Amino acid sequence: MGRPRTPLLDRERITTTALRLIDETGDFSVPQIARRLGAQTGSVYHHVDGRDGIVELLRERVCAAIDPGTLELTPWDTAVEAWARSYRAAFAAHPRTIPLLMTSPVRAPRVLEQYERAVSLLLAAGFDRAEVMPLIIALENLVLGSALDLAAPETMWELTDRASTPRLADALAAVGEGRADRAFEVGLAAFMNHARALLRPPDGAC
Amino acid sequence: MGRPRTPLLDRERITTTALRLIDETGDFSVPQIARRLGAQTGSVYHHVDGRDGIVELLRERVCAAIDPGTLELTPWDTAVEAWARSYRAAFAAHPRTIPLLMTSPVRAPRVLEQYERAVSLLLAAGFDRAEVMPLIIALENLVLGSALDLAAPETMWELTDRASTPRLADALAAVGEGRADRAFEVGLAAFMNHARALLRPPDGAC
DNA sequence: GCCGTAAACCTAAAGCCTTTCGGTTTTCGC
DNA sequence: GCGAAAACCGAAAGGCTTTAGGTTTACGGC
Repeated sequence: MGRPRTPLLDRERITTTALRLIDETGDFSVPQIARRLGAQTGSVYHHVDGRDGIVELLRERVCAAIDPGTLELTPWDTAVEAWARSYRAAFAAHPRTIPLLMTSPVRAPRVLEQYERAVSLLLAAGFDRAEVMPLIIALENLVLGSALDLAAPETMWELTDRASTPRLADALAAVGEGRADRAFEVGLAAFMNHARALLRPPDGAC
Repeated sequence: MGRPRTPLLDRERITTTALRLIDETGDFSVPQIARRLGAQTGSVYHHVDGRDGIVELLRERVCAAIDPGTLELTPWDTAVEAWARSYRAAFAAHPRTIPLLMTSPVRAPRVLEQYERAVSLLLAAGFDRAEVMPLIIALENLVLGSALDLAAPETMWELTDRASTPRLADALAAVGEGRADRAFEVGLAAFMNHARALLRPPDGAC
């Protein structure tokens, strides 16, 4: 006992282990992480600011996969759409993290910076100061909502009694595997069309 | 000890207490419920199927506020829009339940029936079998996503360092109080326009 | 009215979790 | 070389979920 010759724990390994646990079981705990890394529970607290600290590390890890370059594309609607897809793909890679990340506020600077850029982009495109955040929040709802649906693929609607909901069962069967993807595409198309329409109000002429 | 002259617990009171705890603190536990009702922890398990059972009761309680009559309105787009608003209002009344309800599948028959009706409505309106579920799921993402934002009103983005994100801070300030509401309105308008456009494809003529 | 059974509650306990604190050994800077 | 800091261990407090067995009350059949 005492200090080991080669360290067992660091933030990197703790984050990776937590993420693996979530991917496998949908949740994580400090003792589970410690066991997988061959250490005692208490030792983890020397590297990390408690459970919440691990959640924050997870957010940074997952969000690192969002491509910031998408926001440099032109024109603005191409950039926004690409950003939304990249955003969603990052969470789709680890969908079971979403319930954990959704409830706590966004603090990670890396993520806030991207929101900052998105705001700048929309302002440059010509949107009003007051309508920028509603747009971004609506887009975020779309991204996270569809990613959450991805977390529980087959069981979001538990049809114990198909007879009582025949049309729902049929509609679910008709859409097949990628229903979360389709819903995202529908929502994204709706959002982009609406945003474009907002920017260039229909000039009466036909 | 032994059986009390007048019962302390029943499903109704357990659900109400759990909901109050969530409204106040954002979470609940079985011992907390027992304490508030003047009973012991174990006794709760005689009325309820564990913690998950309480969550299911909460879902039914919250969803009971969704007005099923909205789906009877005509035309179809009025019905869908009214349903979405009623759906969101039900969750907005208890926004902190959303993280709990989002992760477990929808089992409550009352809710499934409404989805069944929504499917019928969209089919009757002329939508394809395969495009109905993506639409409904997209709408659900919109409703739950914006309701979730309502759960953490002021702290969804924790701007510890305003200087590094000036435009985001400004945009947040510009939208003010009802930013979750505005985002919902933007998203709903986008969705409805898109759905209407899907149904009546633009017939080239101008 | 009597009695057995079921309902409603209690006590207790196992096993998990989060978090803190003091002790021990190793490493590193000076 | 040595003191301080780093990294881990052991143990403990306090909370949570769930189960199991014990005790008292209410109710229905006779």
